[in-house]
Amino acid sequence: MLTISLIREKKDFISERLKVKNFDAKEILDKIISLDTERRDIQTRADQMQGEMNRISKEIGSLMKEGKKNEAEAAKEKTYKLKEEIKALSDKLIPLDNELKNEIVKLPNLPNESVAPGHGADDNVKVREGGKIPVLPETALPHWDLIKKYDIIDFDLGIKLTGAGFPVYKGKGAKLERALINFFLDEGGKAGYREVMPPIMVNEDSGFGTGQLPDKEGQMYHVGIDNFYLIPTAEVPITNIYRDVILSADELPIKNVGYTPCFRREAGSWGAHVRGLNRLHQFDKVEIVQIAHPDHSYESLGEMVSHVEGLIAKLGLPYRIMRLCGGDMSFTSALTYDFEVWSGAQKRWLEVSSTSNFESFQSNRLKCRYKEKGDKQTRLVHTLNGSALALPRIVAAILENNQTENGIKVPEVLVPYTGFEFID
RNA sequence: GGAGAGAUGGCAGAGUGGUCGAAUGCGGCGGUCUCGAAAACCGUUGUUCGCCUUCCGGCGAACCGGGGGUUCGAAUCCCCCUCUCUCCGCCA
Repeated sequence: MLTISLIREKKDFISERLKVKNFDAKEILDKIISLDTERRDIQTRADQMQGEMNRISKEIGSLMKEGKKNEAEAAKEKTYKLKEEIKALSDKLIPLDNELKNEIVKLPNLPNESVAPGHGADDNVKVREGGKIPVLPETALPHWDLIKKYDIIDFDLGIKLTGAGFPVYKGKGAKLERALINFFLDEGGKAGYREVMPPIMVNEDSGFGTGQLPDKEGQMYHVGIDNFYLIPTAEVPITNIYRDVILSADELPIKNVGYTPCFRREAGSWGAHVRGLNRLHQFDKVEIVQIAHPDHSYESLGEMVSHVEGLIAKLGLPYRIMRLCGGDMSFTSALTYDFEVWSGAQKRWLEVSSTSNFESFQSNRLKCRYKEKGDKQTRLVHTLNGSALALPRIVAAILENNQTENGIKVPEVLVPYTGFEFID
């Protein structure tokens, strides 16, 4: 969420920037300004009266002590009317505050200057590509056939146990999954990230902190009896570690990496293009999260992009990096790079990572701030995260691109983790 | 799941109706001393909102788990909720 001070000071600038995200903010901004003005006016008056009230109360205290009962009673008389007036004002203040907050959370994050305008995936800008697109024989199979052929991932069994979109990984399929997780975590460690293993259910406060709540509750599985949410991404628990925390500037950047299963209801988003591993209700992902100094958060973003790129390159997958246009970017992001790998038999690009700088949009919700050494003032940190990486589509691409007559060739970097070179 | 105890500043821990944003200790920061360090000593030490201020800052309000109530006045009294700990039960 944007800060109220920015809205007050740079209303027109915000309005202009949000056009890049195709968002017309004018009406909301005007409403916010007027609510904020009213709120401040009321608070100023209420504070003054409360101050007067406190002064009189203290006076009564000392009068009582001195035994001047009559004077104390007289002073009490004065408070009755004041008390009523304060109550009237503070009764207005609470709904006003809520209304103000409700309006502010409607505003998306401002896109970074480098974000191009645009409406959808076609307007994204390709910043880099790498690897070689494999030429597969006509007989090449899509991954949903390969997993059956080698009996490594079982969707039907998942349906029996849970439902659609909850696959069972078996034998070398399970080992490949585990190998990828370990590989990604180890690479994260080498890049200076601390490994963490967070809970995969979170409470409401955490859901709000990273922006899943209040709007996207339909996308999360909810455990009603305890009011917990199954995480849609490790971003939620890992970023919320720093909720309500004041850091010192010299601790930044903080880098965490974690593996978790991720759960997404994906309500209403099923169709032909999401066959097999392309979209699941439960999947594995390794996530990198950075808490950065505002002056250096784009250096962090650059570093994260290189890290993710390195992972894909080491796996030998053809990829491209897209800088998302305003219209394709998420509500909360200031700048996002999507990583896509080429899936040889499906003959299409699959998104495997989304790496973003949220600047202070999340930290304002999280109340994650930092202080410069010797400085009294707190400032909001910048938060960033990226998938490094999401597994199912990586698996799909490996299976499809690496299929040979002898089976599926495991990428070399993974062999020490899998213990086998071919899935056959 | 049953019974009991508790939740106070970065941490530990006082405080049971008035001058308490809160003793004291530890930690942190600054200083004295020292070649330097340690020790000792001195000083300082939270957050949020509002108003004023060119900076430094000043003033006011709120915050003692969360919400509500009683009162001129609440960390302190009352109600509700959440969480934690101990014992028992169950259990990887």
